[in-house]
Amino acid sequence: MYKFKGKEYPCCASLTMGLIGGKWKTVILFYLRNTTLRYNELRKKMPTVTERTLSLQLKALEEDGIINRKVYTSKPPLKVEYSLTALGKTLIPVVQSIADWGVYTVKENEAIATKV
Amino acid sequence: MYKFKGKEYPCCASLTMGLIGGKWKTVILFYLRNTTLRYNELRKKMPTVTERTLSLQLKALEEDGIINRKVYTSKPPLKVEYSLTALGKTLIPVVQSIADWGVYTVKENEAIATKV
DNA sequence: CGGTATCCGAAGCGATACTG
DNA sequence: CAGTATCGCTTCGGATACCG
Repeated sequence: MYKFKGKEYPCCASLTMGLIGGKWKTVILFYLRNTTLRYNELRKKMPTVTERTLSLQLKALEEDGIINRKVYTSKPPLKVEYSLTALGKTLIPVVQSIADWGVYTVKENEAIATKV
Repeated sequence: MYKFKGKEYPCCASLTMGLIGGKWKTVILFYLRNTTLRYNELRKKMPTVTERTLSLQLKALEEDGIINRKVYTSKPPLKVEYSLTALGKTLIPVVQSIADWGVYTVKENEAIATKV
């Protein structure tokens, strides 16, 4: 049994998945893996996510200590930047491995997988 | 846009997560990564999953071509073994990376994470 | 032994409209 | 610009009982 921030997981793998699982978290981390991005920059890179969902996932990642949220202005228009924390940076090899497998699989199995 | 078995994913990372995401799939793959296991052997390694959920997750992994299901008997008591397919074996580094991060994080952050 | 059937609550996720 | 509010659908996963 593993514990992280009060939550319990039955296996070392499920601990990781508890933090980066779900439909969008790895995508966010993939785009933040080597840069800092503003909210709207992330949205443009992920055109099919809704504002609400992106907002919720960013908040969850922030609460788990994986990303930083930095606000630069006090009045609208706001400027908010997201980046990886030190803990988040340790996830880069994991996210890269996940992304690489997607690319690899599409290349090796063109009969069942394609890049559109 | 990426396609795999008819499903569409907006990013190479989400393709992978579509196949191994969810609460239990990576745990199953973790235990199958270097061996073949029977249904009940998996259950014993994952005591907190219900029969129904384990069964559904195994079926989903089988349909995606990640694991093999081999039946050895025709009458009860049945003997069924699960193992990785060739495609499933290509996921081993990914699963290992996910599992390793869980172990690493528990070791490096004992204040917020522990192995019970 | 290796599952299914049924039922159910919780969570995930989306669409749209609105706001400081 | 960077979000929230509201609403509702859909999926996930759990509990229990039953079956070939």
